[in-house]
Amino acid sequence: MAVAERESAPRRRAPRVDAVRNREAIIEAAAEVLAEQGTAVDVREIARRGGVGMGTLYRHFPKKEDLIHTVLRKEFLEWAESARQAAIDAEDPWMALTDFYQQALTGCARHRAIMENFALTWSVPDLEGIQQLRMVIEELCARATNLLRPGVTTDDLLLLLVSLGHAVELTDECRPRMWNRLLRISLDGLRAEHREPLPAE
Amino acid sequence: MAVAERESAPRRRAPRVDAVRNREAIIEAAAEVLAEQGTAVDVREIARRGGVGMGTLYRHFPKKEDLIHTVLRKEFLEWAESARQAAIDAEDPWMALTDFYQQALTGCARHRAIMENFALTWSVPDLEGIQQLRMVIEELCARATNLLRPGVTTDDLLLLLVSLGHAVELTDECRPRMWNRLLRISLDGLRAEHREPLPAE
DNA sequence: ACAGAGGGGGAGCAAGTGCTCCGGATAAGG
DNA sequence: CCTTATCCGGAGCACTTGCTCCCCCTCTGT
Repeated sequence: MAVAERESAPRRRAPRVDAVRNREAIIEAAAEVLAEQGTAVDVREIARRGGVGMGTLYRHFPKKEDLIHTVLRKEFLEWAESARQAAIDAEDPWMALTDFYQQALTGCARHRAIMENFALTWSVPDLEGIQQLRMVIEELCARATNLLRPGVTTDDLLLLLVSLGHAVELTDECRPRMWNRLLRISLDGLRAEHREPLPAE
Repeated sequence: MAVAERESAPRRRAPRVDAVRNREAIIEAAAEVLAEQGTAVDVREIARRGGVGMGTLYRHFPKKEDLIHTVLRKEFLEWAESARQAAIDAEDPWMALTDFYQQALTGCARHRAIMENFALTWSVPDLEGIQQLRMVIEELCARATNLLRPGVTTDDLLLLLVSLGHAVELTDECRPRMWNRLLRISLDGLRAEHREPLPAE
């Protein structure tokens, strides 16, 4: 039966090349537009930029949400991975932390929808993307454990990331480097020299 | 001429009591709804809660923006004032800073639209509300000047406030006290013990 | 009590946006 | 080259939402 199912696939025609091409075009256009305008964008705009009609778009992605989810998952993972890479490349554990935030926040500045999505889902731990990010942060915590003030949790670092991400978005247009100051301040507040316990929730 | 103008007012009828009452009802309803849902709310909802019709609402406030602006200016000023009061009541300059943020951020949690408005206008210095807040912060800086790390600006503290305000909004529903930890971290990063200069923009 | 200025109300308009429908075009398989 | 499954495209529908129009009624001033 499993064989029959597997064999049933070749019975169908191969996918048409224009269909594949269009699907890619849609995803690419959507990524572009989402980065610029966030998820509130008009679907027609995506279709237009992708050079396809509405019917084509909705054939591939029956709901706007499907398209957004597909694109954002990809972009989010890439974003998280680039931040992780930045952290790994640093030798010093503290530099790893710094570079991680630096890279992640720079990414925020270039992608409105990622932040939006991140903000909406940061507290939903069962999402693949957030899960991934959590693991990176836990790794960073472990590496820098002696340098970090006692009691700091992964959630603290995650929330800090969302919070600063928002600051990045706000300052991006008028004072694009200002958020670096806030980052520095926050990271210094995370240093082990501060031994006072953080307030319990 | 000034007299004539002043005297010309009584020539017109006194405003009708129902008109005054309705205006108040609209403002009150709008404040309520804006706090709950932010500025994206449907005007009909405001009219319904105020117990008036659309015509009445639009007679008093020709544009949705007018109503929102009127309400938000009032709420924003009250918010800023309550934060200022909290700061003044503290003896210790550092406690003043802490209490200021504490009060301001607690206010954020209860008023979606204030944060929204704040976020959108934080960099527009010629707005009455922001101006007010700026002055409070400058006062705080002056009081705590020896306790603050060198190079910290009013804008840094303002941006920190918006940034944390966003964190407050996000955590309000699932972990309503979590932002206090972030606040503690950030404020500790602002202490004078940290002498490394902040990155220039 | 009466006249009429002015306010009240809500149906309805216009524009924006997610999504569908279907005639026509096109690429895969023979 | 032909057949036909499959896909393309965009006009159009349904719904939301900011805002207007206009008839009717209420409250003010006499």
